[in-house]
Amino acid sequence: MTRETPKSTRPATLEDVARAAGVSRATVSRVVNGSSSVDPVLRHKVREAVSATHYVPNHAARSLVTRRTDSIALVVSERERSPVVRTPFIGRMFTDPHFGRVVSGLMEVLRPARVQTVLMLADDAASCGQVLTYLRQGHVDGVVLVSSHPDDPLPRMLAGTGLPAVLAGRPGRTVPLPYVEVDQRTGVQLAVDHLASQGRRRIGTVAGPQDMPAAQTRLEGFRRALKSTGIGDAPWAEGDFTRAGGAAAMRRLLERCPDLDGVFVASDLMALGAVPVLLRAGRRLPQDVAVVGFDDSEAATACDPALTTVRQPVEEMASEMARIVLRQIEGANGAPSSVIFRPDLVVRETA
Amino acid sequence: MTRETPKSTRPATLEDVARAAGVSRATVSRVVNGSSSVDPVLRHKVREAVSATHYVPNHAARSLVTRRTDSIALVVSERERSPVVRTPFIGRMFTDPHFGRVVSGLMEVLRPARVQTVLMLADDAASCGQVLTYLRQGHVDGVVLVSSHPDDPLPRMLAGTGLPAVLAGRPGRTVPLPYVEVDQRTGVQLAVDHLASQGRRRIGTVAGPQDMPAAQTRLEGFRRALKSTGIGDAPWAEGDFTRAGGAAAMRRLLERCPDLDGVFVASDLMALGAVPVLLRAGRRLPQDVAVVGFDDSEAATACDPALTTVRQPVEEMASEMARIVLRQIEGANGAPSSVIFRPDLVVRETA
DNA sequence: ATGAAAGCGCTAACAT
DNA sequence: ATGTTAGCGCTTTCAT
Repeated sequence: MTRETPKSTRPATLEDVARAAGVSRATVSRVVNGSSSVDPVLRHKVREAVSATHYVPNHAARSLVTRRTDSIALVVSERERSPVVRTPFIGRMFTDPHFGRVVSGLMEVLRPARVQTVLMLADDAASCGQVLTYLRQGHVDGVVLVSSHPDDPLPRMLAGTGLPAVLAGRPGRTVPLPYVEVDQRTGVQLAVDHLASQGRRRIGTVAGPQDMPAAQTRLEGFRRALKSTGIGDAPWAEGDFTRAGGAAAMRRLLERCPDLDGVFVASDLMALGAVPVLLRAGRRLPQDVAVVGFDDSEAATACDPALTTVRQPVEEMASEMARIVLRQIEGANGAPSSVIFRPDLVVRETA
Repeated sequence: MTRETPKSTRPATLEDVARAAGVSRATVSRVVNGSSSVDPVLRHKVREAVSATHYVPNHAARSLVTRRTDSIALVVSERERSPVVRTPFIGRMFTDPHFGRVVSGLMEVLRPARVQTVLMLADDAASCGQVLTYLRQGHVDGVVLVSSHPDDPLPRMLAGTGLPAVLAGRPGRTVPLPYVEVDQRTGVQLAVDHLASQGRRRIGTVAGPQDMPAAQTRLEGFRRALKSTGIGDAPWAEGDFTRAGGAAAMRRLLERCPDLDGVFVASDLMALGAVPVLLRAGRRLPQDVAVVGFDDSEAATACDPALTTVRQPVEEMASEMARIVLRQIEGANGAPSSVIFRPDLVVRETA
């Protein structure tokens, strides 16, 4: 029986392989790292020694000298939770399907590049500091930051580390970091144009929380689009990007403008709350009131009737973020530039 | 102006701090790592030198000698995607809110322990190998494996690495690894008892895909529970744990048993598809047909009427998984044991 | 093409 | 209590 019992408790090192192959550590290293200049015969010997010893390169040792970790951090930054009403569990972002789409798009690019993803959460000053320390310790080669609040200090601090980085969405304050975003204004225009082209004249909007840049831009874009269509009045109510918030805002808006015949809801999730409010108020969709959402998330198809909405290519955007950091890590020349994606209108049943 | 310009391009090392503080590297190391035996005066000096030099310990160097990385891997293992119909983007698991809840529960425990999470996906033989290599390279101290298919080779291979690890759910085949799960049988019993206590006698089930352990156990538990209630016939239809699949299965079940007065749907998401089918078939809920789901996910409250369901404490279970790996990493004695959680019945409107 | 040797930055014996 | 020193496992000049 030629069973090679690799019972050595200690994992094999380069040294072990070198001894087994009768060569120097340097040669083994060259073979392992695919360096060109190695005699085919030796290369073969080394390969055999590697599998015989079950050699696996030690990450820490390699990283110590190469100064590369082959991993990036995905930092999720949320507004500090209320110190009094500490809800157990982190919820929000992670359970948001949108987040899953971001992860998905990121991985799509990162995986082929053999770059791993470290998931980090910053939701208060303490964890913010922890994250920064972690990043500075050289755990990762780059950072993708998803920040959901506009007054977040993290983007700026991140820029301070000098690490390759990219932001999801335009930051609240100007920061010397590239970002990836959808063209909000055009998206809203698409929605309003569609509504107007159907002859809708009393168009309102359920806006997002006005302390978030994206929500601000969408409301502003809505007003501008209405004006360009020759409609002056732009009634609106503010929601909080949740379903319940969308329902509440819709109720207020409807009360204020019972003659509404079109609504732009700034997120599909809010639309999911808004639509039943309209139905219960006796409005037929889309005959009496037409509704257009934003995102083209799962909520859009979950909605009944199915939601007409502005599509945001979330996965593609995330993939682009990955490419941007990767490029910086590879040492691209010049300041990395932001990328703006073009939205589409997806027509379903509500408009 | 006393602006200390830390323009040094090279990050400070222990050596630098030692020199600045006029002590040895060892002393600095002791202070940084909170070792007790350091003179308060020196400690203070060192602290000052640390902040003056902006010193941050290098992770790779530390990890190389301590053999600890202070991070664990969260490995998500999905069934191989069809090689012909390669859908772009990873979808499934990451966009499943359930996954978010797992991450949330994990982080809740990991974060205070200052342990980071590396997110990895294994969805084919190649990525499976990549993941294993990564783990063996010593990138992480432990592993949490979420595997969604029963014939997954990963659990066993993972056990082979000797790394501290824990599984989400009982594995398809026996594996020497601890796992965390909800008591499926009791959960189903809860559901059936509730249905029976309302006088329902024609009870069917929309089961999950029968190649998944959890789905099998639920169907088996359903049959057993019915029998113990004195009901012999247990009509069922198989869904695939998706909404559409739940709807389709419900249609088939209803066709087969038009006199159904109670349904146990093996997941809330499937129930979300099943409920409209019943409503459209003219059944009033819960008067004509009572429905009980499983999970207590968001889908349960999104459902209209709100879904009565069996609660699975996903976050708590994930937290427990984190504790199990952490304990193993700390070098707990004896084989780590699995933990079974007790489910609850959450009564809402459908039953 | 190959090997020898010098570190990468840190911790942990060991010595004082 | 503090310093000295020997590695941890790897890559990478620099000779040969």
